[in-house]
Amino acid sequence: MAYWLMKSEPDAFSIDDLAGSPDATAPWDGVRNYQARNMLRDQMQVGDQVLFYHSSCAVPGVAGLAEIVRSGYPDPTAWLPDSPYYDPKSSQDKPRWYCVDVRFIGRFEKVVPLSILRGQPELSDMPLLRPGNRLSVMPVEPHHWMIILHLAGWTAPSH
DNA sequence: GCCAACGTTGGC
DNA sequence: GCCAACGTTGGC
Repeated sequence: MAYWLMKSEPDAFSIDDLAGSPDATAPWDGVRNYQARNMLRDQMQVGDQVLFYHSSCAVPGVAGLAEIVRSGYPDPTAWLPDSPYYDPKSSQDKPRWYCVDVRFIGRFEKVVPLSILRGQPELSDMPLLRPGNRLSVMPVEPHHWMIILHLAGWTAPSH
């Protein structure tokens, strides 16, 4: 099982939007970056865990957890002429873009802000914190995952 | 294949 | 709204 971080602008799609989706599941579509596309298409597997990151907002940071429930498949929004993600160069035969389905696991009591992440020397080698990194999907090392869940005060929901 | 121009991302 | 960093585009 692998760990990932996925960025979303909460004004467009927040962790609460995911929680409120049917079956708390939604496609992670609209990614239009080749490096991120390759991870969606080739690497992300059902059961992988995801840090849901809020970007371009008042307090950017990790807002909660999700998991992959469907591995990479062609992103249908690329075929919709009315979609902001439409790409005429993506065909049914040769899809250019891919997406996965993610399901809500939990929301952190408080967002773990980017500023706090930057304050942790142990996290300094996270791609997220590297200057100029603009990837919207990136892998997370297990020890980084543990540190962030600890910062969030996260305890798995009991049943 | 180079590289300038342009567009996008995303923190601040 | 600004701007740095980076990716993409397209002329040559």
